[in-house]
Amino acid sequence: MNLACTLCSSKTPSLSFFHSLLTSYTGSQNSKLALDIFRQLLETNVNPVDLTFSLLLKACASSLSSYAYASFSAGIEGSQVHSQLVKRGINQFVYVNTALLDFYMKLGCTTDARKLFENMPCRDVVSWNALICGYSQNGYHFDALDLFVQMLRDGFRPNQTTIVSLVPSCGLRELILQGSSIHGLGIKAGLGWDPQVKNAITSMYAKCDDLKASELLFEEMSEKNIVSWNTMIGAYGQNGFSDKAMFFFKKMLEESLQPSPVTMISLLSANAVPEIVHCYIIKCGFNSYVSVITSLICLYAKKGCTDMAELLYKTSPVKNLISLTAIMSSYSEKGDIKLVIEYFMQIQQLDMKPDAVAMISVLCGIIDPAHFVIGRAFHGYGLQSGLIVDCLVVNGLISMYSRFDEIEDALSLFLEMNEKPLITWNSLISGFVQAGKPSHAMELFRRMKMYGQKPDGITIASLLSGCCQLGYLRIGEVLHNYVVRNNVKVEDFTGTALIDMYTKCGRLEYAERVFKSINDPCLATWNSIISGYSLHGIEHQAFICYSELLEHGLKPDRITFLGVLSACTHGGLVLEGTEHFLIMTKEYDLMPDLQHCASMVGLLGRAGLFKEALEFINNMEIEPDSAVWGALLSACCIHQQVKLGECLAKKLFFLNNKNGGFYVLMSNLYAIVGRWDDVARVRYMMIESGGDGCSGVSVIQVASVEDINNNVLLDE
DNA sequence: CTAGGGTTAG
Repeated sequence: MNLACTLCSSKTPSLSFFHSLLTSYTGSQNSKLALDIFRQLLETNVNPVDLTFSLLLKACASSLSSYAYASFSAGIEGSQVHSQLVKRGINQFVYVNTALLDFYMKLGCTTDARKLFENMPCRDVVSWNALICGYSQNGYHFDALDLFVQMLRDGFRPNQTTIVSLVPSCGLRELILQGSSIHGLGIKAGLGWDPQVKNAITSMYAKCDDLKASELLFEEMSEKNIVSWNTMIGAYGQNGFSDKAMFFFKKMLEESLQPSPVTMISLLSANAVPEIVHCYIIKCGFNSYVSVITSLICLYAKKGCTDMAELLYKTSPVKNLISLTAIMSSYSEKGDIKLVIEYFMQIQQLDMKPDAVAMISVLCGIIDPAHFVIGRAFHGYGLQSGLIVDCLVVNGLISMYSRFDEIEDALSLFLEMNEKPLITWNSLISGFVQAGKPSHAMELFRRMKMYGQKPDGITIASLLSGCCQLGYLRIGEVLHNYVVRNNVKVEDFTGTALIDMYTKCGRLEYAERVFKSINDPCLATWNSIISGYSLHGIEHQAFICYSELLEHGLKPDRITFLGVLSACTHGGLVLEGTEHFLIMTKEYDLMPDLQHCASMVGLLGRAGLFKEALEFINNMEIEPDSAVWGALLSACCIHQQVKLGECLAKKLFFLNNKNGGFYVLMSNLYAIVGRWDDVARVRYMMIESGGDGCSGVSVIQVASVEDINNNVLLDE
């Protein structure tokens, strides 16, 4: 700019002078600079020609490294140049129009770009490419594909740029059929050898979960460049094979290829060991790359090494929203809301505008009911900042409200939404289930289908867990049918939920069948079958599954031990139970929670080891709750321990628990020893307290689908 | 051509 000014003042510069100036701004950071030059040109009464506009637009477009820069003023810049073009009659040049189209697209103004395209007097492959690429880059993947078909119909032959711009859209939307068709078309057009085309297609297959195809393409590449390797490392990472990603990285080093910053980012996103990648980053000298350090911070944060993430953030000059969000969500996961808020304030202090993702990171950290007020405050922040228009934020709020059983608020947020994406339906359905209102969830499911929204595995898993609560075996079976008919992925969540539903509704054999149909069960699936066997009193099967799980190299968690311990309790296996409790705490370093303790107390009590049971309770690190005391009371019934029983019942009475189960236990205890007066007294007390004493009724299969569809409405 | 933050679930 300054240079231009100095030169301008000395003598009238020529057009070619401006041209070379504009060329020098190609790749600069600021599109304003090129536009300023252009304004000066107009002021000096030099007449711009087609080449001038082409150079200007190229400089402007190249300064916008990423798409959808869209701000208010951005569109104006585009249309100002546009009007100059029309005024000077330069708008009949295809290449100038294409440059303008590209600029519009990079500004995120797809509508303007489309209008320009429709009005262009003639078009060529390059203008079609710019249009398709623009739609694809701005996230309009289906439109990009539609345009591609239109381009072919109009008789244009795609070139390598066409393929390379279009194929990522197929990958991002997992359109493998369209992707492979384009692959075929590319080969037919003689573009199959092109390394860029090949890399793009390799990545597309990986995103569509077809790793075999990616590997095939990669192997047949005669010349593998750094991008090819990065693509493969990313491909393994995206599909959960972090070991293979690391292996390919090492193989790449062996072939003495220099890694690039993207290699590091791909490795990091492959969930590699952060420390190892960190070493490579330093070794390769990438520690000044913003995106590399940001990814590293994210990985440390994701792995729970929040201290390291923080340290890196504090010592690096990079202060960006992504790093801060990663650290925030790490604290959210730990439930440390104080630090979450601290970082949120830091975002504002740094004059950065928190976005939807930052907002969600805060919301999912609000777990403690004591922090619910903060949650409501953030709802207010969402309204005030305008972030509430983002359905991600609404969704985060819906799950937060359902977490605290504030279903009314969740529902009203839901009803206000114009477009309801699948995830929001899922959030509310699971909200209803968690709030103990599974019939509402079922009703919502019905409405969802009426709305034309297709459920996925998560929807089904949530509904199935609702079936467990009500013993709705029939509905569970209907859902299972749905899963089979619609090819819902049975692995992981849905399979686990099915097993859980069947075992809890008394159909162990179906649960076993589902379990056997799962190829590579995950830990949760193993847990559900173990708990199922325990629930049905088949301890030896539970133990077999437990050892098989270990053989598969899986690490048992708290839920696993809940199942194993309850198997021991049911089988009266005191020695095994005590041993597993020790393994859990010592070998796997898992803190026993109230449920584990209740199970242990039950185990000792049922075996008549009351002294040991009491000793266990006294040694507990957490305050025993009604479940723990109740387990002991139940043992008293078996061993006719009236005195201890009475003590425990008093304790339970003062714990003021809503569960009146202890009245029933106490009444049974008196009945066993023949104290019928006391039985009557306890029964009377129970009725007084509001209990109806009708526990012990089987609820399984009481409802039919018709019942659900006809009788249960959302507004009760 | 390749890449980075978040939500729903057993």
